[in-house]
Amino acid sequence: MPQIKKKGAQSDFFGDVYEVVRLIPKGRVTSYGAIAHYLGLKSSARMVGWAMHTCPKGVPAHRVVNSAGMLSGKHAFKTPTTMELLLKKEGVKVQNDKIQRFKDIFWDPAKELEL
DNA sequence: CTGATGACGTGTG
DNA sequence: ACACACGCCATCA
Repeated sequence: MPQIKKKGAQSDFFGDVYEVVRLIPKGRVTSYGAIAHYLGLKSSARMVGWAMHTCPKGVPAHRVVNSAGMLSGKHAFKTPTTMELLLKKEGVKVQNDKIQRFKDIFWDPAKELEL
């Protein structure tokens, strides 16, 4: 098949990811798997991470972490501390590159948006 | 067009 | 409980 991909035509999946991430309330966080599952790609959490890597401005990617609540993508920011700093600024307790009380501030799109 | 890579998640040993 | 391997889909070289 002739890879008929339009230049810069990111799949709607990406746009959807950005939309969900943008809807994350301040002081809350979610995981790649949750977003992937919400979009139907339950097993493709990797793609979510990739979407974050290519995240356009306006997308609080710092509110998205892995299932362990660890700031795995902090290296994608200008400085490795930007992500942690932003989270702390929003009231999220972060220590050792890990979100404290992660389970408590976890924001599940499939649940919150469905409500 | 093929191959390799990547902000992850889940299952098995 | 910890360590390793596979799956998943899109982008880059």
